[in-house]
Amino acid sequence: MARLPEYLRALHALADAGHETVSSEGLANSAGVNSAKLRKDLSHLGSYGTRGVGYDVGLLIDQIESVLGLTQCRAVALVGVGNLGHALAGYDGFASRGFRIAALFDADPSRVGEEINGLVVRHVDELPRVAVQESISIGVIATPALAAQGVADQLVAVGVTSILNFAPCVLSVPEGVDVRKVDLAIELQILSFHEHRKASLTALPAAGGSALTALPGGLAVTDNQEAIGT
Amino acid sequence: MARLPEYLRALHALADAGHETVSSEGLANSAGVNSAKLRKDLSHLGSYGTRGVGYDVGLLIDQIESVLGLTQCRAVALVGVGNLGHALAGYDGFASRGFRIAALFDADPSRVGEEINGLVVRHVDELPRVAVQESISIGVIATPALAAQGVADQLVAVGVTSILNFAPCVLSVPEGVDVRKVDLAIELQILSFHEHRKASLTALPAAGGSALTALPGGLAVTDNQEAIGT
DNA sequence: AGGCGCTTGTGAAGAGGTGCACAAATCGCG
DNA sequence: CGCGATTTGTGCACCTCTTCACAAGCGCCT
Ligand SMILES: NC(=O)c1ccc[n+]([C@@H]2O[C@H](COP(=O)([O-])OP(=O)(O)OC[C@H]3O[C@@H](n4cnc5c(N)ncnc54)[C@H](O)[C@@H]3O)[C@@H](O)[C@H]2O)c1
Ligand SMILES: NC(=O)c1ccc[n+]([C@@H]2O[C@H](COP(=O)([O-])OP(=O)(O)OC[C@H]3O[C@@H](n4cnc5c(N)ncnc54)[C@H](O)[C@@H]3O)[C@@H](O)[C@H]2O)c1
Repeated sequence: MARLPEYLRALHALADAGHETVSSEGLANSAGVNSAKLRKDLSHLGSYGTRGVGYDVGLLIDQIESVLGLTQCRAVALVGVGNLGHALAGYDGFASRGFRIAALFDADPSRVGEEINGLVVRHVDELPRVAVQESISIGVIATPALAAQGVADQLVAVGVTSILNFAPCVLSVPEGVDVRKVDLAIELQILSFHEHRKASLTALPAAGGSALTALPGGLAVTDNQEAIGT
Repeated sequence: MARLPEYLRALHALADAGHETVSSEGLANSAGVNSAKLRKDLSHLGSYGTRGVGYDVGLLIDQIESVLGLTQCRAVALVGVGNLGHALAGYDGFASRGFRIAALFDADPSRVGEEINGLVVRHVDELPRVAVQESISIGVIATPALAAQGVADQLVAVGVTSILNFAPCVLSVPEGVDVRKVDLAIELQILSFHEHRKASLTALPAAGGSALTALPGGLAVTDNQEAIGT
């Protein structure tokens, strides 16, 4: 389930706050989901709660981390140390969540050799050697869209089977390789859609309801992220 | 639908490549989805295709942009010009997709006044004045998690009803305000989960199937992003 | 020990997304 | 003008996810 990481973050926050146990209700609030959904999710990985009491925070953290495969720190390779790549390389929030940025790569010779956060940028040609040496398990692509497919092919060639792609394009990869994409422009456009929808809903009933600007039908609002708060 | 932006990107790419029309099959391949799904999605916003021919690329772009509310360029305010904020502020890919970063804010006095990409970083206290002046329609939060809720409250207070949150925390906002979050650690953890699952699946049938490392049940693999390519 | 309140785990119903398969519609060509 | 090739639009069945509601279980208090 894609919500497990969310639960994990909420659990860590609760653990830091000194809580020993949580009820499904409390954890659900912290994670921003329905309590029934949370219980069903957790029940899928076993019965780790105590009726009448709740869930043991520490135990649940261990269990979720175990299921997510976070028991060992995973090595991440970042390809494309540009604008965005710099920010990612300089981010220290990954280490605390079970990941270690193990290598930085770029194709631009003028960037190779640069040191960021204690890591030296290597040329992308060194990927095969370094990937084995550092036992890379996840590749992150932060290159321009045109180079992304090529980089993905290189990553796949050295045995990487999980890729996080920031370039705004679809990657074609062999079966068995997982790709997740993060496209910030898409996120903004979805927000724009909601803005537009809200504006239409509030304007039309008040005004004469001009058919020109009206949305054709209801147009289902499904963007797989719960949005309405509180 | 959350897939419309994806279609829009594919359509722009096709338009740049000189295509006048596309079949649902072709566009579906470019966007990485099923052709039936694409047709159903497009049918929700009207009949803009011609049977036997396909869709007019230009017309479809106009229609989707109209539905997404991208006919006018939307002004975006970015709060938190740190590591990540710098990368976002320096990114020129938003302008081409209908967004204009109109203002940068930070609470750190030493950052205020800094110029990035032609924009001056302002103090967050100026938000109310600038928000009205620039008619901000979307707020982006790139501050540490502890400050995120406060910034969200400030954004809501000045009338922003769409927020993109990069801080790893859940935001509580009034009804009618849309929040989308981008948490890179969660993306990595989902990939880690898939890595773990793949490792278990390939190792267990070969080895003796030690019950210790086995996943409890099947554990549905649902992460609302189609992953398997080609 | 027994009852009581609280919480988990889960069955079942409802809702919604997905993909197949096909009728309807359009264009090009003979 | 008619026919076939092609492609859209959609009814339908299937399936997953969501949510409610409640029984079962646990701890605590008397
Ligand atoms: N910067 C942002 O805030 C932002 C936001 C959304 C999306 N993106 C996307 O992220 C990607 C990177 O953005 P950016 O702003 O960092 O771009 P950038 O141009 O600053 O950096 C790209 C880097 O990739 C390197 N590169 C190019 N081809 C390469 C190759 N074949 N192998 C290895 N490295 C290669 C370049 O040398 C450069 O250093 C782009 O696809 C962009 O669309 C960025
Ligand atoms: N850098 C990354 O690659 C990355 C990746 C994933 C998530 N994030 C998240 O994005 C957020 C920002 O990350 P970062 O690396 O840029 O951190 P950062 O510390 O470099 O930048 C944070 C900025 O926010 C400013 N700030 C703090 N409180 C503020 C307030 N109340 N109002 C306005 N500005 C305020 C700070 O002055 C600072 O400039 C964090 O929540 C982080 O967890 C960052």
